[in-house]
Amino acid sequence: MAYDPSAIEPRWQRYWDEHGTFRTPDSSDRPKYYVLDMFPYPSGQGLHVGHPEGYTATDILARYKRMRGFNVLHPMGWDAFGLPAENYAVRTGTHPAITTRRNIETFKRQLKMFGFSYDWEREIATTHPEYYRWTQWIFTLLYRQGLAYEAEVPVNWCPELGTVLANEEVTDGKSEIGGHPVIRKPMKQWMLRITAYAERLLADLEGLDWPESIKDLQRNWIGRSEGAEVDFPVVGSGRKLRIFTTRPDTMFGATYMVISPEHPWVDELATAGARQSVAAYRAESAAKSDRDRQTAKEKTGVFTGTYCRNPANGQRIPIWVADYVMMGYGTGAIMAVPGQDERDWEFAEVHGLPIVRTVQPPTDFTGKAYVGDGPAINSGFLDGLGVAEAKERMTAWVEAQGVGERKINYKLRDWLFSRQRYWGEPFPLLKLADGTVRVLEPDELPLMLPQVDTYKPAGTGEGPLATIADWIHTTDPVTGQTASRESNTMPQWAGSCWYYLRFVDPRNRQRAWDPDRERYWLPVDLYLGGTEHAVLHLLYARFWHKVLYDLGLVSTNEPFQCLRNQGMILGENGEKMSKSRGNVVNPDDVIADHGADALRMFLMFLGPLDRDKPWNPRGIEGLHRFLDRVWRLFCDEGETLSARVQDVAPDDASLRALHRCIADVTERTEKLNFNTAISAMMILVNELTQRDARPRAVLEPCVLLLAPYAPHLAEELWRLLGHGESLAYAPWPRSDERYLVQATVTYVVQINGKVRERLEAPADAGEDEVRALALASERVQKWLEGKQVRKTVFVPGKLVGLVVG
RNA sequence: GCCGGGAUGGCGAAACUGGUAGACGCAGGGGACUUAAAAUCCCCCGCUACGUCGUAGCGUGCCGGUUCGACUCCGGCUCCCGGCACCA
Repeated sequence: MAYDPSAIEPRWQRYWDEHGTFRTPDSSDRPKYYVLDMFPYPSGQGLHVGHPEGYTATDILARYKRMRGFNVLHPMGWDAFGLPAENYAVRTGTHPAITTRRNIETFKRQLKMFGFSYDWEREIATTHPEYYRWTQWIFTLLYRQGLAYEAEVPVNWCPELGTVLANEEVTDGKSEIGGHPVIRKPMKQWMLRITAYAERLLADLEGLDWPESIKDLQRNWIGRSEGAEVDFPVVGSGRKLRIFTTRPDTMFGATYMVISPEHPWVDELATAGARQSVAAYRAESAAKSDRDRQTAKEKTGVFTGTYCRNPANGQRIPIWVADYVMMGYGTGAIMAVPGQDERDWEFAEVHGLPIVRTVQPPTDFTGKAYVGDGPAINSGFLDGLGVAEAKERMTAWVEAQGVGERKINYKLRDWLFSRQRYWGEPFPLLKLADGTVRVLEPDELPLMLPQVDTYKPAGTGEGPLATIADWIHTTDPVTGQTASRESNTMPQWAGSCWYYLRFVDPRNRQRAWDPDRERYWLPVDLYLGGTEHAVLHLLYARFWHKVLYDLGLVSTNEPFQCLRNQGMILGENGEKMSKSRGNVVNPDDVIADHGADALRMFLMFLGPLDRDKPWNPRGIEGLHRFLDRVWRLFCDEGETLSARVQDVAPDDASLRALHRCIADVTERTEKLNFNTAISAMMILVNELTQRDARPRAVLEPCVLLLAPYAPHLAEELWRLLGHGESLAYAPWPRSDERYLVQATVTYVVQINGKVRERLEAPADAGEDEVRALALASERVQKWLEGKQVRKTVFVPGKLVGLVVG
């Protein structure tokens, strides 16, 4: 009987389903382990081999942890709201719910073919009303906490398409679809006040077991900077222009001011003579996209005709308008210090403004603006102080004078939470006739998505929901007022912000989750996904989680204790897999040819989990061959076990190989070093293949080691060995120290650092003994001829080094 | 420009805290079995030179340093990938 995955695999998949093998109890004496994949968006393309890489990794860990005695929560669901289904609906008129259901079926069928040990009874979809009901509920919590508000903010408006686009849909100022121009247009939008949590989102990264690079991405995104806000009195008016600076120490060098073209005081500050040029400049920069502004070669700007007084030295300095200052950061106004700021220097050069150095550059400094450390100069009471000290002194002075205060700023902006879309969660609120907003009570949820005739945008910048008058306009049953609903829907991020919580209690109809279950399962012990979600998803989910924590609704401060990234599986040509590149590999085909077990193992064998790796069509054959070899260890021609598999005492060499393998596979699986765990198994199988005797005491642990990696084959072999039950909960083999220690070891002899000889020595030999052996070697003596040994280096079990001269 | 990550045979890769570079696999070569092929099993496989086993030299992107000894540590570069980008 030959190894036939196409027969074995569906049989075991059916077995697991029928026996509920992976159904997870919600309480248990066992320690818990929550291992979670970033759930997928079920696209119409189906899976390519890249998707299951991470899922295989988590599945190996889930299966391994079960065998180690953990109660494992390993669920899967669907992040199913989103644009592709909606765009498809616009083209074809098919309701996104239908497309979504169809895509989910395909994804699920494909995932099942891999034999992943998900508890499918916990499957959820963000688009299901019983799910988004609670997404809406969380929004009402945010609203009541004052963390959701409406504001006029610029959005990506595409006149040609008659719609607003998400940032992802805009490249180089053109729409992704059709390449039409996109402009910024202010519209009323719901915002979430994530900035209120900036400090905690930053500080709490410290305690997380995440890749340092991901933490860095989040730190940079949050962009904390310390400095001061200072008021500069406007000459000839009672007003004070407030600026933010991280370099208060350089204030004596502030030779002019700049305000952003969007600054509310632009009109007012422009004198009669300057009014026209200022207005023209403002119109000009409004027409520029963000991108144009950034790529401009030369810094532009115009003088307002008005002056400020520098509080540090009382000097009168001009106020300019320039678009290198952004309204969205700080106060939208700066003090320009060309001596210590490259941008200000550049601007000062172009517009002939004075430059004063207030930090002494080193003597060999040849550049323009000097941003490094050095003693303060031309700075009155700060002269001679280093940058840090001068900052501190100046900030204290500013506060003492009452002209400003210490201030911390963040790059992080509030989260634009509205989408002009159909296929998303409707906002659970009513805008009442009296101008107030009433968020819906839990028993009024879910606010269902209504049926629409067309999925096309309204053309006014509003989403398709705006066109359904009888849904938009309603009467509030509570207050009796006429009311209107929000025509925007929530972004796709919303549903993925809390799905890990719903998995602990996915069928609860009374509440979003049961507190006891949450306390039992949270936090997630291993969260695995791609780096593309390094910032947005992970930051948004952490934000919601902290709000829930503050409300006492979750018991942990952070949702994901341990995070790891999987790399990408690239096409054969080393490029990203995509339909347009024609290098997509379909797992259905690979499984048909080689089986799911071979594919799982190959995906893991390709290289380290977190690296990008190109697909190699020949490589899969190697893993198929390996599993074939495993099979032949157990079975030859017959329908049953080979006669060579016997209850005999194993020989020493087999036991050594086995225990070495147990130790290696265990350690490497724990560390997620799956590629080297697999090579450890290959070494064992190669060793056993060469032997005639197949002692059961060696083969059984061997099957268990393989089980997390190639579960179908392992189950089948386990059955052939006479076991009546699945091995999913069989105890993981333990390695025995006795078989790991060697009687003799190979020593290398280095002479002046170069390997000149290898020799066997007893494992417990001491330095003198090994050195004597080395010196006795003919080859070593040849290298020592006419020289003296000046020093000996001894590394137990490894090497003797002789330094001669 | 700034912040990450990477570079090791023909290819994917391994090497725990400085101590045998290339485990394991792919591709390639040779042999056994076979009428033959496939499959399987065994052996070889970094480069160069002399060459029979072998011996020596070189070799982990580049240049330099520390060390008896460096893929590993330090300084300076090059190229590739990802992220951010006039954030004051």
